[in-house]
Amino acid sequence: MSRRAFHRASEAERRQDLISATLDCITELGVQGATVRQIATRAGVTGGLIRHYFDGKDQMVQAAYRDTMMGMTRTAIEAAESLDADARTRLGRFIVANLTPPVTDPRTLSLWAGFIGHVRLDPTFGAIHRENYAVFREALERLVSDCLREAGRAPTAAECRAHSIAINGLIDGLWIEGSLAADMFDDRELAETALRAVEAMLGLPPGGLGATPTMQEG
Amino acid sequence: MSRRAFHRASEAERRQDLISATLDCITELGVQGATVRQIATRAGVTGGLIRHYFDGKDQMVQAAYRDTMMGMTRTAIEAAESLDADARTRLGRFIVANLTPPVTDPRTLSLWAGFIGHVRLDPTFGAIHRENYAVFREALERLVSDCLREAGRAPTAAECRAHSIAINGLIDGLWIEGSLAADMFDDRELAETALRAVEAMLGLPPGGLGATPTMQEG
DNA sequence: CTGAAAATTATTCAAGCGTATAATAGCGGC
DNA sequence: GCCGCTATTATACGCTTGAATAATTTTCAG
Repeated sequence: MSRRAFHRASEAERRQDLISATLDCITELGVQGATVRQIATRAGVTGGLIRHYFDGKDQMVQAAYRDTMMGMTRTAIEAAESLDADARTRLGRFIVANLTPPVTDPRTLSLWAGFIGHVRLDPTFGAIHRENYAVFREALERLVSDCLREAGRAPTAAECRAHSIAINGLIDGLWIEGSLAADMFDDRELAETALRAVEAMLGLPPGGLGATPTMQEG
Repeated sequence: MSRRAFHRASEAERRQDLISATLDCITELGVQGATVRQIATRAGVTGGLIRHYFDGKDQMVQAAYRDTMMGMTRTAIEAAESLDADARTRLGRFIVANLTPPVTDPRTLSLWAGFIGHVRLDPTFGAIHRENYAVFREALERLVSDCLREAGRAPTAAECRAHSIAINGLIDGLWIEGSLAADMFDDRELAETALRAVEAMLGLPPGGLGATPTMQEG
């Protein structure tokens, strides 16, 4: 019986493979199912290699968490980065990006939930969460501020903060429900609901943030 | 060396003790830390007893999950059950109850997150979540409907559904952020933010849902 | 072409897991 | 006050886990 043939990969490549395998395992088998052996099998390597690239399993899982959160936040922020569009369109796109796939997705939620359980226990997880939340809300607060100014208002910092906290909460909550029980809602129902709610919260005219498919615009 | 002395408890009492111990373990040690032995130690019994009251560890954890979710929902619904108060006051109390302790609390969140990771994997968890969500949103939809009618409006069923979905999302999201990073927000900031946001969403006058401590009422 | 350094595998280890089983202790009926 | 029932304990079992170590293969410099 001969030894298993193996491929020698670059460090960056291998680390990414291991992280991806970790995410796959957590998504499909839950945090409990993401064992060193499962992850290694999925990455097409043997268990020992994990310790060669990470200090241990925990550290690899942390890397996977950071990866996931950053990815979600970046997806949403990039959706709002069109330079040609006005602020209210960008805010609308930001909201929709968060409430449609791939961000709103049962697999992503499982992943996120698995991590959140660690936030209170492991300070590293807490730090990662805070960092990401800060980035997310800063982007959102900027969008809100631009949006209100564009509408001829002069919002105070406190107003912008309150609005961005509320909108962030709304997005988070709808994201969860949409991911947990996608079949309870129509395709774009959650995104539409969020857009109308945010318009009301900011005092913008209905439809101002994006298309309202059920009624003719203009 | 003699055998350990023990107390013979009633079935209901013992089951509740075991469930409580399970919740404590998940809260303090995470789902991974909630092992049969830890739970038994915390409940002051030996591991074997768990199998005497439940078919296995999984079933006990499910019971603990059901217990938690029902408890949270009941706390909020009871807060809104004053028969003498008008609908908008009751809706306000419902929202505040969800965004202040004991519902908004880091321990509760850890618990919830630990469970949510199982929803996609274990159909039993999925069923428990759906049942609870239905109860919660039914109560909320009723409050919204009453509230709008009280304000002289004639809301359609679709309007009430959309509003309750949005408000539910807002509550969920703020509940999470408040529990994850309580120190980032002032004491009643989240509840106040939610109240103002919901007023705007429903088109009610500012302050209509509850006190606004920062400005004089009336 | 050779040899050393690094990457990867294979194997082993101790600890902890959930579960099963047999012995025992408490309690209610008589 | 004893006896039978069963709640509870104690112990053991088989398996899985994360980690450690040794053996082997690849790569690359010279």
